[in-house]
Amino acid sequence: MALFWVRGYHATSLKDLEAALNMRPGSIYAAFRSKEGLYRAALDLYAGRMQAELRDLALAAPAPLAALQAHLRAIAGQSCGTQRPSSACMLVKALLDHPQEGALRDLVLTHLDGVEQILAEAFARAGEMGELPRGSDPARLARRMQTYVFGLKIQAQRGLAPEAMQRLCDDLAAELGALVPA
Amino acid sequence: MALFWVRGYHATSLKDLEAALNMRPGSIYAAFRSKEGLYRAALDLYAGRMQAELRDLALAAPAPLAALQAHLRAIAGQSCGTQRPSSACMLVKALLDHPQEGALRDLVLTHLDGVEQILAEAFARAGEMGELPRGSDPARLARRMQTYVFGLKIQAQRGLAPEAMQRLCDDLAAELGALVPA
DNA sequence: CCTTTACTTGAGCAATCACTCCATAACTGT
DNA sequence: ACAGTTATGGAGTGATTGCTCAAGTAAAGG
Repeated sequence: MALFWVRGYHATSLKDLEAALNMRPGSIYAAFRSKEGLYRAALDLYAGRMQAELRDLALAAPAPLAALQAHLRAIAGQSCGTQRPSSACMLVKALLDHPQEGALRDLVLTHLDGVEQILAEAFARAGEMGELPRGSDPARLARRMQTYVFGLKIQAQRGLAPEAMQRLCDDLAAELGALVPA
Repeated sequence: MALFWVRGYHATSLKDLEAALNMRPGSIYAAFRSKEGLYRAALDLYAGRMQAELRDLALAAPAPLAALQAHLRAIAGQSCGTQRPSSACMLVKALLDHPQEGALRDLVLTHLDGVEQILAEAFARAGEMGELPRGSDPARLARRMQTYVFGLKIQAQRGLAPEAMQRLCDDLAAELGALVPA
């Protein structure tokens, strides 16, 4: 997963994967039907983790909106540390790597929709708890939030100065905060 | 340029390029030193056009901030029409395609910095014309604007419903509008 | 009109690509 | 311990990759 995440689909060769998995071609093709099959498995793993993380963060929190704000601010920290294979979002990379229609693109779109759905639920809960004005559209807010994350993770990939990155994340998090009724 | 823009660097083969350019390998390698050389030329062309477009839009306009808002809203329209090779930003695609340090990545970063610089100048002008509160940081606003564009163009690539895409663009444009002093 | 220079052509290079195959090693149930 | 089943290893498949170069064509110069 890390290899595909960093290098992307096309730039990752089976020789690289053999080394990373410590498996020989025969075993790889017995386990996953093809290179694409392995990639799909990696995407599923990534999306599963991301969705679980978001669920824990925003659906279990007492103040969902505040949790989402914290999530935005945390992106700044993830860009410096080398703990993560890449600062960018693997789903976005996959989306750009597969611009034409196909089963793989559909898989990516499904995962992106799943994430958006979780965000929408979080915003719905935020509304119920009075963190949002009445009549707010959770789906609309979810798309906006996801757009922020997409943009921020690309900026992170760019290698912006840490303090600039932090300010940027704070700015966008503040916009979410501006939604709170007075 | 269109080919690299749509398919990305690694997924574009020389055979594709030969057909698109109607040139044979020898001529291509005489004109550009390598596949990477041709890619650099395509990136330069793309960035040049994008920067020129932005300059015309935001630096010549009487109300720079309003022009930038209009630019955000216009992204929704660009996602449906098949006029453009791809809805995504070629520079972002290139950035994600070349995650590790190298001359190519440096070129992409330079172009991204160039775009950001133009946006910063536009915000500076907006400040001078009273469209922004005193003490606004043009560079900071430019990064935010660019982050919006990154995110929006990815959403466009995703193939969102046109009305949802339009609402999203309007939402982000409205955020810029919220900067205007009362 | 011939020579010289500049450019294009396309066959073909080594290397790499994703992938297959089957002998062999490693488990499993009896 | 042994037959039956499954998983692995790794050489090797044809196709494709980015790229080179000698031969050929066009353009320019006198």
